[in-house]
Amino acid sequence: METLHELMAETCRILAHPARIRILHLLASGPCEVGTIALALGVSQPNASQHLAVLRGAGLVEAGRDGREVFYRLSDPGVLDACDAMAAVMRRRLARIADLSARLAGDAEPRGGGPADGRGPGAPLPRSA
Amino acid sequence: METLHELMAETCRILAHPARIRILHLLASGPCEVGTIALALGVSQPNASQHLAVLRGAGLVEAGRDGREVFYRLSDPGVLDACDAMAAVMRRRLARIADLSARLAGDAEPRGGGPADGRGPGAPLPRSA
DNA sequence: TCGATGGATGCGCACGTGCGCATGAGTGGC
DNA sequence: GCCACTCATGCGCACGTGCGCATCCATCGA
Repeated sequence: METLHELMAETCRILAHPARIRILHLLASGPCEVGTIALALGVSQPNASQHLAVLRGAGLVEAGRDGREVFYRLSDPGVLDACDAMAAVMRRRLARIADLSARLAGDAEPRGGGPADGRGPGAPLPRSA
Repeated sequence: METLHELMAETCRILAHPARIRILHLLASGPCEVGTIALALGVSQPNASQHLAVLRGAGLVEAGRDGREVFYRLSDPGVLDACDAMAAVMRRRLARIADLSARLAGDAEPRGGGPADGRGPGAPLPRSA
């Protein structure tokens, strides 16, 4: 963990889990307690606490006490911008897949239904592309 | 892999490796062959090929043949925006750590040298914060 | 047709990560 | 002082991932 790329990869790794993404979006609308977060995510309390610990270790969220409860909040709302950028990449990727799928369905219709998962169209380089 | 958050997390997971980040930045300046990429990254050819396969599976890069060589190129340059957003989050995090470290060094100077790694200052909630 | 080169794939191992579970630590109410 | 509640932590297991290594496939030149 020393180069720029390693730090960027580490930041990505923190976000590489649906539960943590959901936590960030949940905290986007205001601070929240651990129990509420666990309930909203449908996970166990220790599990939510672990994910929160990861996010806190990365400095993406901050914690504070309010009586017996511990509330978490975003320490850098800008992380949502990163999520949006990631979602944009994902949407464009899905759009390309859908487009490719439609194009294939136009040429011939050998497939049952699924719009492939991105691995199909990007096969193993069948011929000089 | 069905909800929006799961797709976003998957996209993040693809970027959660320094080598893949470096590959994307390398391809930002134009298409490149596998051997060149492996050499630039200082990794073995099979290793580079595997990372490229991951990126291709995610639809972030595309491959094509040019004689015996296979060149890869970015299929969506917008992924660099996502990297930038991630880097921005990371920079702000480092800035907060540096600021906190400097603040601690101002109060007292119990530490030898390292500006902590973000886990120190975010200790286990010592008291009502 | 054969050898050489560039790339992809299969295999095995080591490591990290996520989760459930039980338990410990901190706080407020009685 | 004791109990109830909320959250954090330690432990063990299952799984995924990254890597080196050897090997196979595709293409080009002789």
